[in-house]
Amino acid sequence: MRTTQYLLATVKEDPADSELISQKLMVRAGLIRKLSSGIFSWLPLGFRVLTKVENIIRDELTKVGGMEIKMPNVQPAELWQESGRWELYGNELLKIYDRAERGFVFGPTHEEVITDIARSELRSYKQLPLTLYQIQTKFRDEIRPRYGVMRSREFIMKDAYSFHIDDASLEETYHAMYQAYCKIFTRMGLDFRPVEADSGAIGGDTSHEFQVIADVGEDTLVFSDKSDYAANVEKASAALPAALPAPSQALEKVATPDTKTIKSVCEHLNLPESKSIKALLVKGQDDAVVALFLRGDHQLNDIKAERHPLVFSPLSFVNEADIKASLDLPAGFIGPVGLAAKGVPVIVDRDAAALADFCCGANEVDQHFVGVNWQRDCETGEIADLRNVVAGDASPDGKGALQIKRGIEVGHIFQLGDKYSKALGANVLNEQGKGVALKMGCYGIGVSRVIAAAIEQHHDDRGIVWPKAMAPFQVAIVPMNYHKSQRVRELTDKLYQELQDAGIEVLLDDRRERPGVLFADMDLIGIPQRVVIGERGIDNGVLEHKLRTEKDNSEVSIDDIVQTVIQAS
RNA sequence: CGGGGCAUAGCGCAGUCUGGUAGCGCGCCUGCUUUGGGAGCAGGAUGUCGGGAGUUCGAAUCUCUCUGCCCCGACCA
Repeated sequence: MRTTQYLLATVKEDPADSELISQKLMVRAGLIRKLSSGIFSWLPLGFRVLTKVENIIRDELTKVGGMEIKMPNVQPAELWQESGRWELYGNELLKIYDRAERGFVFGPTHEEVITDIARSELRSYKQLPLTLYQIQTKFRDEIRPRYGVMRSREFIMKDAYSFHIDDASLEETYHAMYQAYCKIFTRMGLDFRPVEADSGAIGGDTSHEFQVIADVGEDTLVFSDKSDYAANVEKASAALPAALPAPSQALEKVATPDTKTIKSVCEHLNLPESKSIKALLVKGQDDAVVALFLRGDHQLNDIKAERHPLVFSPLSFVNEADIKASLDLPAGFIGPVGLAAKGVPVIVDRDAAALADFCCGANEVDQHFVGVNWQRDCETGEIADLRNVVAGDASPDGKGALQIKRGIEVGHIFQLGDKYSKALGANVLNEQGKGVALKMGCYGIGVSRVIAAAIEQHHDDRGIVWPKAMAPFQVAIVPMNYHKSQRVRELTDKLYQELQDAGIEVLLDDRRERPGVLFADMDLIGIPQRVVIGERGIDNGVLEHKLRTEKDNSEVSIDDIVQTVIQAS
């Protein structure tokens, strides 16, 4: 491709409405343009990258038996009513109506449609297992789209679905898919980690996320420094705390005026926050109020709390006025001593339950207890894991300490079980001739997001530095004085042809611009290799070959250049 | 959805407080010069100042209203 015939839509200045480096670079390099909030066009250069990513995915999924299909974007409301998600999915679901006022959705995901296909096409266990996938535009009406294509409303996703007669088969495919995902992201040249994940709204039991490690990532990841343990912080647990020590102090009530926060209480009492207990009052089942107790220095994990049977989901905190009105408890001074007598269910975090001689609110204004001990001074109630792990916690597998990093979720795989097949009645006959609900797995990759994630990991101050497998072109030819020098022009055209004949994707920058302009643009769009052709080199029988990842170039003889480029591709 | 900000040429911005004939840089077009890291000179084109309503002799500027976009919080590939 010649740049004079290509829409090379590079711009010098950062767009005003962008925040992230990847977002700025995608616009500046001419990969994308924003049409509306969270909605983007892909320009020729960006589309080439998109195609690269899609083809890597196709290749690896085909290897594990996936068959590509294409389901409709627009799906009838009836199907979503049948699964219950017409109501449950919420405002993220874009509902649209046709001329007859019939309801439809613009698909945010395709469990309903795929399950409909399964229930009408799959009859027998002999057809299983089966894996179908598609690469397609989705629409989720995000509350707040941001970060360019990283969190857009319209986005491109690969979604795969597998069908099984039993859990063992599901697990086998799940494992194969896990391996395929590792290969996909490795081929893309990404620094990624699979982590244990919460399965969230999509449902199911076992679930892993594939996270690209990046400081701008929206997810918090937890790793052991000595083992393979890795999990999303939503899911991560620390090792069990040590056994409860015996009490060594007597219970004592102390005045703590104007100390409604843990920080102020501990400063006032000269105690570390890790020796204090804080109370969080949340909505329970049947409008009850539930008290959660955590160590003062720990943070509540909302998802863990929501999962507790006593706690109402979604998690909602009880406000100060309601605490006062319904329970007559002073917010800021709530503690476990005597709370059970008031009929408030109590859930204590495992680490809070392992404290002896701690301090806590006395359920009276401006009063705290010190030297408090469970059992002796108050009931423990239920004990559960309620907190976010913190760096330095012991790994749950007993090997090493946990460390924390940020990640961008580019893939997520789930064992759904029979959630959708039961809801939609997708059954097959087993070997005994009995109808059983299909077991399903589902597997997503954010195709557009993975491109932004790759740029976050691979850029420098001059622009994008594409991993080879994602690059829109493998090599850029940059001739000096192409329009003036006959010798340069002839050699350039010859090399351009030879490289293309060798199957290399070449971008020839034949614009009538000064060299600085050409260099700057080729660096910005991040082509992995650059060949510079100039009079000086020709005199010496050499050309310049430079890798985008390297600072310096090397001289290669004209005869060897095609081979050099092929080897570096 | 709550809180905050912005909207002026293709892009990035000044001008708005204090009303008086629309500006700068980059980009774009023409010509000449230049040609190994975003060139120089000369000439040129491009604006419903986001939309609507109002105040005023006069509105980019003041008032009201609508819309769009961005940022901070709860969701997800």
